[in-house]
Amino acid sequence: MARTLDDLAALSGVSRATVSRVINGGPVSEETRRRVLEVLERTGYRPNRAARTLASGRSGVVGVVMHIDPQHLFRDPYFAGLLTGMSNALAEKAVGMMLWLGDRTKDEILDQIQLRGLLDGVIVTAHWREDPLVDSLLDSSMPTVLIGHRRSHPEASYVDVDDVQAADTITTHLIEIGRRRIGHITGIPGSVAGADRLEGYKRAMARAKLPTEGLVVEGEFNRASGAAGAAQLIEAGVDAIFCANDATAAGALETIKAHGLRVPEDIALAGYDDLDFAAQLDPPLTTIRQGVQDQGAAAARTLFQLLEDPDGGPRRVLLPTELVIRRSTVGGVRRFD
Amino acid sequence: MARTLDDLAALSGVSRATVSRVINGGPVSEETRRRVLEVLERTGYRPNRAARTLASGRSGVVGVVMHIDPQHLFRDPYFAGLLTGMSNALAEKAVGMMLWLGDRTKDEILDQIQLRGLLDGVIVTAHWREDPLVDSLLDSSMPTVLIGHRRSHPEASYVDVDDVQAADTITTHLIEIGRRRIGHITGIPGSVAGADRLEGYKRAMARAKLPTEGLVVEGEFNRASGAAGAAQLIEAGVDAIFCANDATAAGALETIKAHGLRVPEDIALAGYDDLDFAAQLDPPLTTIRQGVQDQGAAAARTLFQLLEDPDGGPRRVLLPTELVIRRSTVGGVRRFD
DNA sequence: AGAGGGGCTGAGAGCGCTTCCAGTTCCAGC
DNA sequence: GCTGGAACTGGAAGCGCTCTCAGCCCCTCT
Repeated sequence: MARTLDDLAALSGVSRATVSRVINGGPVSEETRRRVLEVLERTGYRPNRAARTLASGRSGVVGVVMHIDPQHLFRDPYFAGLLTGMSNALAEKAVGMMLWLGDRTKDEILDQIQLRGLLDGVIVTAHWREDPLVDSLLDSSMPTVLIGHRRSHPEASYVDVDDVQAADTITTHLIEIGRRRIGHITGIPGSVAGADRLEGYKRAMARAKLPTEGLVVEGEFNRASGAAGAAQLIEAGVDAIFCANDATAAGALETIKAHGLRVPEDIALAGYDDLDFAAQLDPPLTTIRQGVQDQGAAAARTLFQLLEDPDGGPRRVLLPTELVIRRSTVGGVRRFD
Repeated sequence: MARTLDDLAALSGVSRATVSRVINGGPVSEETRRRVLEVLERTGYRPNRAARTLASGRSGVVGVVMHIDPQHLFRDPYFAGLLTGMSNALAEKAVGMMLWLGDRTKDEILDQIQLRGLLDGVIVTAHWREDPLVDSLLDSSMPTVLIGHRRSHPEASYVDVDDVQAADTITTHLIEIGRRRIGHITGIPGSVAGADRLEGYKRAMARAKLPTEGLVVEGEFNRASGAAGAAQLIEAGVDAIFCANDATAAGALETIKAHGLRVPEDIALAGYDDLDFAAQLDPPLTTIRQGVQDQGAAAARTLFQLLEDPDGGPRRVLLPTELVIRRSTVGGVRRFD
């Protein structure tokens, strides 16, 4: 069984260099190529990746770090979409993916990632406003693409959606349908998405000269905190609630109904994410759609660019969002489902 | 910046071999070790993984193939648990994990996996009775651990639970509480778990000399097929239903209630998996608990064994399951929650 | 005092590949 | 017939590490 390039070279009567050229698409005469390919085929030869990496300086593998509690990671379809998008984009270029999940500490992960000659670059989720792991990665020489945080670091390349703008848009939608006391149930404090969406909400409210005092309740991106938050906001006498994500909105919806109030007649409700279930709620939920798979794919492609032209400066990609209007805000009159 | 062992050797006044010994824990005098460690620390040196792999023949990275549609992958907490278990066990030994998800075709994945010098071994989910990818892997020289299929291949190492036995146990439980017309809603045809659970059900029924004709309905491991299947079985006049998993049981429960029937008085209901929501159903669901994270961890450890002693023959691990009795079968009388 | 042995250390030979550089061959052009 | 260049090929130098082997030093034992 042929194991090395030298074996193949001997078998096909050319030099090792030529076999390498055939494999990697270098300039080789048609006839030689054919002969070598035949041997390649016949022997079922597989190149040794480590040797190739060592000689060429490229590994063809990128790291993906999802620095998030695994429980959360798998409950949230957001990460599934991200991973799927990346996985597809990487596979297109036959690039491998090494994955670090969850709750490992910063140093453990860093140690592994920074082993040189293993990874060409890394994609890392940056969902927390403070994350030492992300900072270290940016300071290292490892080409890095962030998902979700427009880090102020001058060298940071990232892929993100404009959460502030999207939250502004959906809040403005609530204002345009005539609501005045619009409450907001936030995401997890410390999360970038939570902070950005709150900011967008406040911006829209300020522009419309509407009050927000007593109308902002802290949530946790989940059903339970949505249910609890809605109770507080009902108390505060709101006529609309913008929730930091769909799960929160689902919880809020339960509470509103339990109070005998109608959506949207008494309280208009809006979420964020447009997960599958948002359209299944009763009434279907007005929300913001962000192409999660696209984000994953974009991150992969951004990393490719970074690797191809390392001196081209940081790459910054802002993906569009879409306001999806359903009956939880414009109920009864027009139907969007 | 010190980049190679030679740089470090020069800086610390010893040979490259000695630096390597310090890093890898070889025999070195205390004083030399201290001196080298100091330099190591000061320079922030990171070994080159590719070079190390090439020289040593071990990469410290294992592949994980989840040959399953990504949509399904993330909906199902089973895979989340598996991945978490593996991820933890691998991290313990500072072994990296390369992941192949989903719907890639067999050859694409194989090409990448079989690159020598990249992976020390692979863990692959084997949930289908027929899977050419698994067959190829077993035929290759790559150390491989299967999760979930006791493949007949003589060299196959695997980690599995005894689905047949567990299904037998839970069916027997239904028999012991006095049920006689016990229906079964199967898993996806072609899946190992589905087939094994069906077999266990039939075995228990046969032993009790109970009929199964017309009492087996095809399902798909999901809520919808559970709801549909239950409708058929109610028609057939069952007094108990064993569902191939908890999601199926949840669907069945809805249908049973919609028919105005009581659980367990009219129809006793049992699931499989003991996912979080099983205990939250009304009534809480009797089911089979399988330690999913344990399975993942066991797979990783089994692979380690295989790598340490490749000639030790195949490793076969069968993990225990547990019958969890709740009110969906013994309602009203005793409480287990 | 000399032999023997144990503990460290350094030299050097790879691991299997890529890639630069220097041919070699073959033609077109003059 | 000779030259210049294009197209292809082979030689060889690494890539950065591991690991065997031999050598050195020093200590113990006879």
